[in-house]
Amino acid sequence: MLSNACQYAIRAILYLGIQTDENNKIGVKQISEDLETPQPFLAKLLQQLTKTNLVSSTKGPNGGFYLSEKDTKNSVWDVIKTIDGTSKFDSCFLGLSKCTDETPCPVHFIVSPFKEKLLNSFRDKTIEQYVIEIQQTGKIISLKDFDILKN
Amino acid sequence: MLSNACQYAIRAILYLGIQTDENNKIGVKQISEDLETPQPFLAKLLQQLTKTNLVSSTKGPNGGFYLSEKDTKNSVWDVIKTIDGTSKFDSCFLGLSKCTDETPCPVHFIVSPFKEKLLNSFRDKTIEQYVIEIQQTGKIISLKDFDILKN
DNA sequence: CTAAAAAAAGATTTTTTAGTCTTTAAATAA
DNA sequence: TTATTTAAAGACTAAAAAATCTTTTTTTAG
Ligand code: FES
Ligand code: FES
Repeated sequence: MLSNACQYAIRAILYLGIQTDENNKIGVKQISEDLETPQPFLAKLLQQLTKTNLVSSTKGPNGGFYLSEKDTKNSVWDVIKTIDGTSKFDSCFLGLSKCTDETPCPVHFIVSPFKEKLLNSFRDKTIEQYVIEIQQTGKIISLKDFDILKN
Repeated sequence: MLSNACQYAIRAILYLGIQTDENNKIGVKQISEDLETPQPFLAKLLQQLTKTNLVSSTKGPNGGFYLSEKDTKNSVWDVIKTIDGTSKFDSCFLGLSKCTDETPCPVHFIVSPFKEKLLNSFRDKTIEQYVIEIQQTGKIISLKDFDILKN
């Protein structure tokens, strides 16, 4: 459904929400190890997210990536928009040119409510809220049994 | 969500359900024109669907592709399984290795119910049922305003 | 029996997505 | 001030998906 790039990006931003703030930055090397994503590829993605102000970064010793207070107010939807664009959520499941209730394809009324609700969920919930939920319920963000609640 | 290949395949099988039977076969050229899909690519897909017994075909003059009575009893899910495989419906939205209620990623409980219900819809409805619904409600199967209820 | 029509098979090309590598710029600690 | 650390930038390569082209086989109408 989402591209690899977008999946990595979402996991990374949630990771940053959990692990970092202005005084606790983490380098791309560690992030990609913890999340088990290809390092240079993730670096590109983080650069992109930095350029669109979804994550923050500083260079040099003790530098790295982090989420500022403000950054945590963004949504997963913001990440999806930046990396994959909106098309997957507003285009027809069967690839037809228009996806509206007036020009429904044979699966439109099956698929459409899902897309709608999914989009709302991703748009209305902040990274901060996700982070709280992850910390309280111990949800998983990495491929291996990386316990998000360690340290 | 689905690959181009799979979208074309689903549209094609519904088209065949509407337009063809044992005595009314249609060649790939016409099908691809009506559905506005790349011709040789669609040909490949129809071959694949023929090999897995989801559509029928005969060679030679007046030959072409068609759905037999039996073929219409298959489901859209059968097509998806053949062309794209099941992974999109049973793997994690964030690309983690396991997608279960016991090992949920941060979006699992948002996404999972959708996938489940969507899968059921595609699995429990036959091509035949889709065709009836399309004919009754005039749903769209092509990019342009190809009126499925013509002829 | 032959020519034409159509699918089948499979090799090839193009485009997109994924991923890597190398160089440059900034920050900071010593 | 200088060496080191880290992100930024951009060129590059690899793999997968999408699409095309070419040849072969089957069918059947004449
Ligand atoms: S028209 Fe196909 S999903 Fe809406
Ligand atoms: S674990 Fe991620 S969607 Fe189920």
